[in-house]
Amino acid sequence: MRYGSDQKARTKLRILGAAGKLFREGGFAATGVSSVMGAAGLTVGGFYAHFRSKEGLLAQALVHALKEIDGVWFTGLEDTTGEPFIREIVRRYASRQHRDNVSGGCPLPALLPEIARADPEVRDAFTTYIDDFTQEVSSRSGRSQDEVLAWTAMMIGGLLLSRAVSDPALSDRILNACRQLSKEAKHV
Amino acid sequence: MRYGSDQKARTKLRILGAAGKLFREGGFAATGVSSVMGAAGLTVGGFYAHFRSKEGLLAQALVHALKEIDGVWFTGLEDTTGEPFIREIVRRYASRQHRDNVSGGCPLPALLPEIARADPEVRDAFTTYIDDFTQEVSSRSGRSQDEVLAWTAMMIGGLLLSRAVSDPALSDRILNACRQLSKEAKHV
DNA sequence: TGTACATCAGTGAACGCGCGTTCACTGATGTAC
DNA sequence: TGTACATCAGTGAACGCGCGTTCACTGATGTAC
Repeated sequence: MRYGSDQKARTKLRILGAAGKLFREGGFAATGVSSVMGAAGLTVGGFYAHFRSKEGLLAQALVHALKEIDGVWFTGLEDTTGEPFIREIVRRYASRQHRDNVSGGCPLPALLPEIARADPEVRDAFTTYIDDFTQEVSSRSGRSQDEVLAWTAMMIGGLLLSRAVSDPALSDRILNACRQLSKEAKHV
Repeated sequence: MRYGSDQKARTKLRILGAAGKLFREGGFAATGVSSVMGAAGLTVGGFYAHFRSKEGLLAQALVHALKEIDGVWFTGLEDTTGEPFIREIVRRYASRQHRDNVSGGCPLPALLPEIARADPEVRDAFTTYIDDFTQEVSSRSGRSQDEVLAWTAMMIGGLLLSRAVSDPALSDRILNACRQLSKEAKHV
């Protein structure tokens, strides 16, 4: 089974996609390697031809998912800057659609505690992403990097709270409150 | 081994304390029942005399940890209200000491994604806590419940980010940014 | 063009291990008389 | 006060199971001549 030059790369992307979804849905620790391979249409034995270990998969699946989701946040905003830019990002992030789309949403609300416990490979990848994201949003919105960091924290925390709460009304209310505060406090 | 009336209750508290610490440190899914019992100085077989299941333990350990940590936030602030009150809560929560004290800190940054995936027993307990906390802080600080929810989201998200990031300077910066924003934006 | 060989992505069974849960048992304590 | 009995919190071995990882193998493809 020796493929054309990029067949293996495409298989790996399928594994990364499946892992990203399953890790977000069920958490990293609770998701088995064989579930991931099964979801990618493969058997478990082939896993180690692509990844050093389960934790190595986490690092790469995280990067993959973050790249994918960045597209979602920034799509259609190529020519938008300043206040409207940040307003739209917040509207997309702290939304009911995003809350209800765990497996296709931002991997951070689903995985941050496990990232915090993971080894340097994973944490470094995440740190690089946060750095890049902060710089990008700061320069395009005109807000300071510190402000972007703090609002990002609110978005992630708000999504987490809204997902964990069992009362749908309170869940909506949390998202609204986050959107609202970031609007009202825009001229700090 | 039949004890005085409250010996069993004290043993249970020991299990809850151990579970709270270990779950925060290692996550719920990655922490075994026998580790918890071992940390409480017991053997695994006795577990089911106290809890219906591992998930039942999560519900009770979460409630236990939240009650304990509430004491920390509010201690010494019995006569403080308004802006100084919320300022002090934020100072305590978004602090380096709290960030570095995972096993003794707020269980939410460590466990929220797993709470979100847990069954209703766990999520209901969490929801009740958030309701109570929001009302308490709102009435004592004079800020609206919506504002309290949004700032709470920022605190939790900020602590999570600061723990996950592998660059210590960036980690401190995130905490600073959260404290700063909640200060500057106080009159919304 | 046709054939023999080398490659290697993916298979599937197996490895030791720790998981959550069950259960027959122990032995310290409280109660009855 | 002393003795026989009942209780039940906690023990420790065992249950079936799925985990992460390894490995001998397969068979489709590319290369050499």
